[in-house]
Amino acid sequence: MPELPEVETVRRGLEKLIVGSKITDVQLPYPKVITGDSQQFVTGVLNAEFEKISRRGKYLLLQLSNQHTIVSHLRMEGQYSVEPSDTEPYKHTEIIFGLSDNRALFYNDTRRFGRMILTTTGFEMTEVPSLAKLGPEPTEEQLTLSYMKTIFAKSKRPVKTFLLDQTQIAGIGNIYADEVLWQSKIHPKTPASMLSDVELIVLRENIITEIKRATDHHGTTVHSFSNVFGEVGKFQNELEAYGRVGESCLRCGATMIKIKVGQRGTTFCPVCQVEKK
DNA sequence: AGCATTGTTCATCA
DNA sequence: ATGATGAACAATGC
Repeated sequence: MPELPEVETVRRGLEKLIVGSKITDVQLPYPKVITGDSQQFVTGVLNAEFEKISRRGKYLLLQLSNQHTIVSHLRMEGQYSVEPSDTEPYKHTEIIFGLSDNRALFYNDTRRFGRMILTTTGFEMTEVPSLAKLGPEPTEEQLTLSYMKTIFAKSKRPVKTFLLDQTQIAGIGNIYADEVLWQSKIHPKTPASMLSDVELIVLRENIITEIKRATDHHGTTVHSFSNVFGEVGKFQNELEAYGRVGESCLRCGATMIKIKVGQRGTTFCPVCQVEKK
């Protein structure tokens, strides 16, 4: 499940492997992966070079040399791989960019939920509204304590739901939401506005360090995530809450339980993470 | 075979 | 107008 650390891992791989390569051919076995006119997409990227790979939240931005930028969202299981040009597409390969150097960039997606859209460079925000609405990146510099205080004070939604809202903070998904709440000893259903200043300080610190640690470990591989090199992440070995339902809490030994919060599976420790009412 | 899975968007309601 | 909530959606595996 690519959240920020996984998407950043993919970004670094793409940066290393395809910047400077020219797109000489495009195959589209699954045209629905393209939002908008898929024919325009093909003509728009053909003969351009990959110039710069960046990321905002969970979105990848593949900037080309011709004033176009591909905005790519991996959703649940989207994945890129670089292959020799004669490699046969896989069962779930949705787009193949043939490159001038006898390689090909594959986009594979078993769930077929991921999407790509071609935008004009510099107008990505206008053309992809959800990009424009993203909250700050979860970093020391961008996610300030005063911002945290402001947004949390305004919402009565469960803190878990709030953390998943990309318009508040960009990049957190189900795995890291469960992790940082466990680390912060906060019950996932606590209304955002009920968190104390101290809790917000702790939560902020945990968000920032957890995202950084997971990125350093090349992300978490739960079902299928792998980077451009086909390597899985290493952070699944570090998880303290997500997926540990029925196991004992690493802090107090109580049995971890799983509930639904805002329709999302949520694992936490009922002893350490006490509900405030 | 129905349920779980996820992030985003949209409709609805207070 | 605003915020909150729930459902829908994409498709697959178990």
